[in-house]
Amino acid sequence: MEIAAETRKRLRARGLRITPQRLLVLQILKESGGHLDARTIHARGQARDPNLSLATVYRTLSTLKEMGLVELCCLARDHRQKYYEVTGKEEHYHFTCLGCGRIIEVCAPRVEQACREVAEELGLVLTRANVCFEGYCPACAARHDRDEQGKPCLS
Amino acid sequence: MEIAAETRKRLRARGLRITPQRLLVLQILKESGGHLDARTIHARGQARDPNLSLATVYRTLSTLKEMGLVELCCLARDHRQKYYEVTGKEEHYHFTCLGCGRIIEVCAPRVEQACREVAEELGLVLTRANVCFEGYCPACAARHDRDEQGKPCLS
DNA sequence: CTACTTGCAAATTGTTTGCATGGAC
DNA sequence: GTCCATGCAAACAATTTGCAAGTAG
Repeated sequence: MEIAAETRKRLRARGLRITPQRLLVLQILKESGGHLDARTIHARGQARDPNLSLATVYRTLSTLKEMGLVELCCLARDHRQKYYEVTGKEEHYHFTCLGCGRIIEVCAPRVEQACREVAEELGLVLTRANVCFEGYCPACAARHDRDEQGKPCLS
Repeated sequence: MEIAAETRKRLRARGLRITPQRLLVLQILKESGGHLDARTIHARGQARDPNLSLATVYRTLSTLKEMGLVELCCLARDHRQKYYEVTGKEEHYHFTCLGCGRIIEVCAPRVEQACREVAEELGLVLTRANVCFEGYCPACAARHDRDEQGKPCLS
């Protein structure tokens, strides 16, 4: 796969170099569904470049974030580590299933709109509104219901 | 000031003891506007009990959280450390001013409602939706505007 | 060649834990 | 007196940084 010329241009514009490590981190983020933490990126990266160091992953993520190529995403549960995803997707939020841990992306223009309105009414200049949803996905909710009815799964 | 009998009851109900340290941490959280991190609570606590240890603050916060007496609040910027506030306030979110760092509490039933609707449409059982607002408070926005117009403050 | 980058290891920061002593009930 | 709690220090986990060696342009 090819790295967008756009990316190269942006890097060069800041006097930054196009290194294999930077391309690798970016590619991993693009290929994945997103929501990767540094440790995971490092692990996947090492599959292709065994010398890739964790420090470089951190430095690269920081660089890419400053350039606006990747951004932090905030998941409901884990506020201990940072998760990243590439920018450019449609604005969305994240729903974390407390049952299976799955992350579901949620588009909610209505929520977005409500946030903007509320901020404006208060005279606040809104730069960003992040919403973290937490709960149970359809599958886990169904399982939970069965259990509630006194018919626990045999597993 | 008096610690609610309710609190004592809840602690006792779990076989937990009512120690001066626990009461102190809880009182500090109640007196403050909220959004305190462990370090700050520890610092304030030491003013009244110089022997109060940071470890105890952490353990106490964890205990109080399990009991539902305090809860984490998520602020837009700092996902590195945890901030706490007492439970029981009306549901609200937090707006962090990027200019002065001030935290403003925002009640937004409309946002809440929109979150619930979106979740329901997707078949998700919503346990919690946390919204973090980030931007500029009226004062900082005004200052920013002045600067934009080429009239920077002399200060 | 020059200066930005990397890898490695050590340093930081926020939080947790093991253990012996102390204290609530 | 019995256990739960505390204080202290060491342990942890995520992230950052100093520095000498490596490399993109």
